[in-house]
Amino acid sequence: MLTLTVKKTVFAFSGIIIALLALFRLSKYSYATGDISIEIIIAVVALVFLSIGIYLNKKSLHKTPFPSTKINHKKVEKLGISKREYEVLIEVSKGLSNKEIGDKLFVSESTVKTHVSNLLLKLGVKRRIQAIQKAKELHILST
Amino acid sequence: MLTLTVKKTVFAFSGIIIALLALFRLSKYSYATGDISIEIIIAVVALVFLSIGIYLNKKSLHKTPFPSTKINHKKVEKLGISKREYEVLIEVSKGLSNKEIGDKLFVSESTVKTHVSNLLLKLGVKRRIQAIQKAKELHILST
DNA sequence: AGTCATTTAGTACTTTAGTATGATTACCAT
DNA sequence: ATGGTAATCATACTAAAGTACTAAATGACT
Repeated sequence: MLTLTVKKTVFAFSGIIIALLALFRLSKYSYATGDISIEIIIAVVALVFLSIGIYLNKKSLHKTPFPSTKINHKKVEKLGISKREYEVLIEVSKGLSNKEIGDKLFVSESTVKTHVSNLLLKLGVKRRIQAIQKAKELHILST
Repeated sequence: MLTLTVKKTVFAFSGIIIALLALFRLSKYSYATGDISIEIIIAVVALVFLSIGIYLNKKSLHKTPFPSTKINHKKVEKLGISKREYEVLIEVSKGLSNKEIGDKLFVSESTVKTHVSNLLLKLGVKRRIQAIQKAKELHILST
């Protein structure tokens, strides 16, 4: 995956170098014959490489879908969600059962239930699935 | 929001024009004095505008997070998920209870349970939250 | 020292989810 | 017409999930 990206980058840069050389040739010829002014040549170069830049970036961003939304920790506080409750919320969002979360966080299932129940209350929802959705809407969980 | 984007675009283009003019001046002066060759000037222009292109595109893509993923209906068939089961899956992903889904689709809760149970089997998961996650991974549900 | 929030955990209970199985209807395809 | 699949629903059960308390230990803050 990473090697593929490297290969594509190499390929893209090769293309850039070739385009650059072609423009050199064109500019030399045009300037010698006096057909095209130097300003126009530079403008063309500028536009072409502007396009190449946009194209390259679009490709790279499509390959690596960047982190959609940043987690808003302030909103967590504002909702009165404690540190431990937030940890539980993250495990809930992974699809784990209360028992599994308890094992993972080294507490009893009973404790997890308490945390989840508090979370549902603070997020104003009835079920854990809705809690996940609400948390994502509020940007306190990554989508 | 949209007006802000327009303003930024206008601002960016103004910057481009100014940069272009500056490079014109530089090129004329340098060429006249014979300090810098025409190839280097063009190379600098190319690099600068390549950077501008990448920068501009990064900004614009951050503003408009593109359509995530298209739904793969073929994969639904391949998993043996029926039309009705798929409808139920969609409602499950909205965070509805079996009872609520039943009311929405005009069937009994019992029927919904049957569908959900079959879905869990076909998706190879144990809980409905995991079914949602799996379905999103398989691109049979929009993220 | 006393107050407050957090974390932990329990009991007891209700609700929702999920499994297993069987049965009916309907449609469609050979 | 008979076989296959999809959709419907029911019963009966087990397993999670969620609620409503109570309560104890901890640490921070004043």
